[in-house]
Amino acid sequence: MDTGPKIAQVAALVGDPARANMLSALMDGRTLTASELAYVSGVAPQTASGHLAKLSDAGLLALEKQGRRRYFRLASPLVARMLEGLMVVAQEGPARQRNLWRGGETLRHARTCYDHMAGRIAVAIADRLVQQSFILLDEDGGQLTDAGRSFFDELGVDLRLASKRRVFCRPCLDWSERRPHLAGAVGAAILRHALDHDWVEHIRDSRALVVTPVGVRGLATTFGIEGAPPTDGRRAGCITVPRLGSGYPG
Amino acid sequence: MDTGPKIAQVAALVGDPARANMLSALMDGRTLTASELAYVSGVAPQTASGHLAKLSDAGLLALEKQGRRRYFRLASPLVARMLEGLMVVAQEGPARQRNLWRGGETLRHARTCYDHMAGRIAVAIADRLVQQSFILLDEDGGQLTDAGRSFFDELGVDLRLASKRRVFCRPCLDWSERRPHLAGAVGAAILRHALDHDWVEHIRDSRALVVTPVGVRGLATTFGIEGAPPTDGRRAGCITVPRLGSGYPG
DNA sequence: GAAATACTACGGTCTTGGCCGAAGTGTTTG
DNA sequence: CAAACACTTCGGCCAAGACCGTAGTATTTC
Repeated sequence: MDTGPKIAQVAALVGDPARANMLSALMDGRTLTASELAYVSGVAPQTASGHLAKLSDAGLLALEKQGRRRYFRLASPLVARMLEGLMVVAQEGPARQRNLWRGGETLRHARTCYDHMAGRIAVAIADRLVQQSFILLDEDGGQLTDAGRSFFDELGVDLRLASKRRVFCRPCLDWSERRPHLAGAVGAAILRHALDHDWVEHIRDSRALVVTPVGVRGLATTFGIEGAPPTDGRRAGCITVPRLGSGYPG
Repeated sequence: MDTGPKIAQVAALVGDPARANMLSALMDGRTLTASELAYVSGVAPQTASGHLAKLSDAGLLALEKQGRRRYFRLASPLVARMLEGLMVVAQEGPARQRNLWRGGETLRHARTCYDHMAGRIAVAIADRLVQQSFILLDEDGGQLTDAGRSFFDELGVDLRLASKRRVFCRPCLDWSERRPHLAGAVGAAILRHALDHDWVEHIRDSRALVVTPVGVRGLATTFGIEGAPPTDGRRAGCITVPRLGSGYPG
C-alpha cells in the first residue's frame, strides 16, 4: 500500500507556485497558450516551458498544437476536482484577513469551476434540486430522479448532450461555501443554460460570473433563489485578477 | 485573491515523499505517534519531527499530547478528501482506496485506545454504566459506586488487578464519537474481559476490533447494547453535506 | 527570403529544503 | 534518584530544482 510516493509526485508538481498559478488559471476549463500561462505564473517563457512539459508529462495537462502555439488545458475533470480539494484545505488556514479579499466576494457569489457553476448561487441551486427531490446526492455521486428529468425537460435543458464517457452528475465541494454544488454533465448543462439565457455573464477574463437582472428573475422563478446580485450600488465587485487579455508583453 | 500560492503551499507540504507517506498512513482515521509516523515514512525521528511540525502548523494534522507521546491524526475529513483527490489523479484509475475508508468505519465502531476500548461500542458501554449509576463520571475523573462494584463482581471482572499507581477510572475523549469512553484500570479490565470472552477480536495488526456474534449477545445482555457488528455505514443514500463541518474534534 | 513570433533546449547560478548526528527537554519507570 | 523513553532543537552537509541568459527550432508574416 505504498501510495505515498505517487501522491507525493503529483502534489510536488502542484507544489510549485508557478505551476500552481498555471493550474489555477486553467481551473475553469479554458485553454491557454504557453505564453499566457507564463504570464499568469510570473516566470519567463523558458521557465514556463519547462513547467508545462512536466505538467503534461505527468498527465495533468492536455496539449493541443495549433500552428506555432501550444494550447494547454486541464487533462480531465479529475484534475479540477483534485485542485478543488486542495483549495478547500488551503482556505482553511488561520483566519487571516479573509475580508482583505477584493472581488473575492464576487467570486464567492458565482463563478465557473471547470465547466460548471460554483459559489453561493451554485450551492443554492444544488440545495434546491436536492430539496425538491429532483436529484439524489451522496458523498461522491448523484443521480437524476424521474421528476428531475422532467423538470429539466420543461426547462429546455437538453441532458442528452452528455457524452457517455463523462460523469453524468456528481457533487463538487465548493471551496468558498464548503458545501457541494453540481458538477458533471448536469452541472455543465445548467451553466450552459444560464449563459444561453443571459442569466449570468463572464466578467472579463476571470472565472467570476455576474448575475444579470434577467438572471435574478430566472433564478427566482426556476430555482426559488432570492439571490440578489452581490451588491447594488457600485459595480458588482471589481475583479482584481491580473488582466490576461491585454497585458502580455510584446 | 490569488489562490495559486495558497494551494501551492498545501501541495508542497504533501509533495514530500516522507510527509506523503505519513498522510497516507493516517488516511483511515487512525491516530499514530510521531515514532510510528517516522517509521512509516522511512526517515529518522528528528526529520519526522520537523515534518510533523510543518503539517500541524499548516492545519493538516491535529495533535494530541498524552504523556511523553504525541498522537497525530488528520485534522479534518476535508484533508482526507483532498488526499483522495490526489490519489485519484496519481494512479490514473478508480480510487481503490475506498476500502481503506471503509476500514475507518470499522475503527469508529470499535478499536483499542492504549489498553482500553474506544469507538461507538466503548462510548455506549460508558453511557450505560453511567446511566445505571454504576459509575460516576465528571470532567477528568470517575469512581465506581457500590452498585457498580457488585456489577463487576457478578460479571467476573477482577478490578483488584489494578496497579495502585495507575488511575483507577477516568473518562477519555473518543475522537470519533467526541464523547467519553472509559479509561484507567476499569477501562482496561473491560477490554480484557471482552477479549477473554471472545466478544471482540483484533484485526490484523491494527487497532481495530471486530465484534463477534458471541460479542453481540454478550454486549446486549450485559450492557443492553443493540450493537450489531460494524454496521457498515454504507450509503443509506444520505446527504453528507451536514457532516462536512463536523465529525472531528477541533 | 527576411523578419517576427511562439516555443524549446542547454548551461550555469543560487536558493530551498530534506537529511541525520549530537545534544537538549520533558515524562515515565524502577 | 537514575535510566529509559519519546520527542524536539540545532547545525552542517548535500542534492534537487527553479530561474534566466543565450542560443536554438518551427511557424507565420511581410
